[in-house]
Amino acid sequence: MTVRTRYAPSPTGYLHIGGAWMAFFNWLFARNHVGAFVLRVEDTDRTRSSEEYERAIFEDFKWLGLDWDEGPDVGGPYGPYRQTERMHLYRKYAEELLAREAAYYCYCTPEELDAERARAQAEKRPYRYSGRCRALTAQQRAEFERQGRRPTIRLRVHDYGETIVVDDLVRGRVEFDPEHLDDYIIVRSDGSPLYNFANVVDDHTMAITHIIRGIEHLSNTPKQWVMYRALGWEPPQVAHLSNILGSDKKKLSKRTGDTAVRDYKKEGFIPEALLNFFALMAWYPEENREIFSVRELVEKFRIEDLGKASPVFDTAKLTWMNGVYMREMLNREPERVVEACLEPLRSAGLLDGQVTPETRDYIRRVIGTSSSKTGLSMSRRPPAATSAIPPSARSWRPCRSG
RNA sequence: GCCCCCAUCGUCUAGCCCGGCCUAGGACACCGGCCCUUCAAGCCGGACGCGCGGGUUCAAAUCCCGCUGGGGGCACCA
Repeated sequence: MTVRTRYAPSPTGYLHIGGAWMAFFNWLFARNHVGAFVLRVEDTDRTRSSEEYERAIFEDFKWLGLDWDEGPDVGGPYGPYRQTERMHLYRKYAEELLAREAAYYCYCTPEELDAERARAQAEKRPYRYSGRCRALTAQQRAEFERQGRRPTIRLRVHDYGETIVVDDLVRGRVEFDPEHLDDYIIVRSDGSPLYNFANVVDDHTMAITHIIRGIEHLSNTPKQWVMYRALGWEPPQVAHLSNILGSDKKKLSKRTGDTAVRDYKKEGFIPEALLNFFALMAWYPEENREIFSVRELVEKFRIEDLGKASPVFDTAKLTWMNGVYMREMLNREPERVVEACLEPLRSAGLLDGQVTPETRDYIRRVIGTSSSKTGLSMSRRPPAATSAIPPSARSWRPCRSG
């Protein structure tokens, strides 16, 4: 069986560092196994999703150097790759579940459910759906329909008495007592699928074999496992990773650093450095070594080696690593270093107007000069007017190459 | 409230599964020195850690239990 992994972004914003990190490991795993990496767009939240963000996310992936074998833009044998275009599939499997009586219509209104929840809270007992609609007669249903109630569809999980086992590839065996699960809604009253349902249907119909995702999904997993069972499907292998933290040890937020991948591009970071850094936030391919090419990472990747703890995103180390890459790149592909410096120089007010070949050449000479002092660059590089470099250009971090 | 996950230097981590080779290794950051007109870079050196408490054992960072701390989940969000 060929390995197939996926990353499923919601096009509601730019690619987030945390998302890119997760996507990267899925990509690494697929590439390591010579499998397929697919991009699936989860755009069911129509009010917040936009095509513009979808395009932006693809751009961010391309910049990072993470390529995908299947996706909304390139197509593939398991399409379509946007959830909004897969409604017929969700409908089909919802009907199948209904026919098997593994799911049922629930006519409870949101208000009624809120009341149930409030009551549970007042009595200090954990809330679980009462199951009022689990066994409605045809007459009862007809009566609700007459009242104009639009039903949701719930998955019947209460009868599932055995312990649900999730064999997590990085965490090991995790057990869940179904006592804590209840019949959850899989289709809204307007007919649209909910995450846990759409996700299972998509992963299965897209033949996804391995999923590396955030720890927040670990608690969802037993719910999904029940669904796989109800549908008679084999669940994929899963691995849950803790989320990246900011320097304040809280979930990564704008306050402690940039959260969008494109911000790092704007600041002059080299994508290979970012990927190298990403890897080290969960895994050290070899002892006593920090710098790994993407190719090496692909070769050495082992899902079981991923760490379980939440890493703090250390911008200082990333900056150091970026410097290592830039200095190295100066010899091989100086143009790329110049390219990376363009946006930062512009936002620092040191570059305006058109970027001409002369500008690029000048930047290149400046970088080359300061780098020649490091001894890393060739001494045959013609000396340039170092004094002409504005001080701020030399103290500016990510591009500071020497 | 209930359920689940996690825990080694300030930070990323190696070691943990298969206890002794760990007086716990590397890297970033930090401090000091060398180099240098200066600043970086580079080189050399330094300080810094197994959350706590019980076990098990001749021996525990490593195994077991409890605690504490952090994170996540319990939606007609994803």
